[in-house]
Amino acid sequence: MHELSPPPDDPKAVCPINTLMSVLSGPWTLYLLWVLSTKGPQRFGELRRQINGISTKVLTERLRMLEAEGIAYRDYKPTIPPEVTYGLTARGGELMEILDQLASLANRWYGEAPSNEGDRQRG
Amino acid sequence: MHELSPPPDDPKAVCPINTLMSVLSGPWTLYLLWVLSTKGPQRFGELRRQINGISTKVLTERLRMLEAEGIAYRDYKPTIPPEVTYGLTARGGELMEILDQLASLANRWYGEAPSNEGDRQRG
DNA sequence: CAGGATCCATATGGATACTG
DNA sequence: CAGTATCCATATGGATCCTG
Repeated sequence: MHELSPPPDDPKAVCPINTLMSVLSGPWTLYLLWVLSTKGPQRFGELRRQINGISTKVLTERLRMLEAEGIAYRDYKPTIPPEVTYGLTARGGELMEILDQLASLANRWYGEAPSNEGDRQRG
Repeated sequence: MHELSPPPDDPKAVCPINTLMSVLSGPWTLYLLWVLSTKGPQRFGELRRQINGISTKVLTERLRMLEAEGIAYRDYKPTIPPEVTYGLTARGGELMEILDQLASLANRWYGEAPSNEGDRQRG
């Protein structure tokens, strides 16, 4: 039985999987999740450097969204300068398991399978 | 081992899972997949009626995209009037299995679990 | 360091009208 | 019937500048 329920009233209305998908949809989000997942918890600046090309605006938006969904956590230490660390929550871990399946599927479909190679020299 | 590989050169460059996600991202796409998956192959007009509110433009775009990815097929019969039927391919089936997991996760997270109820009266 | 505020370019969806 | 073509409103990302 499929669990992709149709919208109650408004076709685009709040539907669990739509909510989840819209969180994952935007540019950078998957890459951000991948970084958090494989490289572990990191500070804002580190994330920005690893995700080369992302703007602080979008990085902040994505992190806030992931935090709001309980996928990532935010650890704020009000030192000077402040130290803010982000990482995946248990939910984030659950999600990554499924995303890995999706990635695995995508790799099979599209041929490229860097699964056991990690990142390239260019990364 | 996670399979969400980082982009080779351009951070937003072609990456299997990004490609796949961008296909699923837009409005209506998941709902369209859900309809095709649960209600079976259907003609263009039927789809439009079931997905209440979608424009022909977007419906066409989505179907073309799914077709291009091998997720859906298009069966065109040049009768008058023409009869075009869309349905999920084997790939589409594979994809739905994973999306179901995602939906199941989303339902657990967000509480709503219409999994054994199917659609509502409004659907 | 970790963002918030602002301005702008662009992509994309919605609505409508038209056609083989 | 199954689209295509067009115009428009809006959302969203990118770049830049500023600050506790």
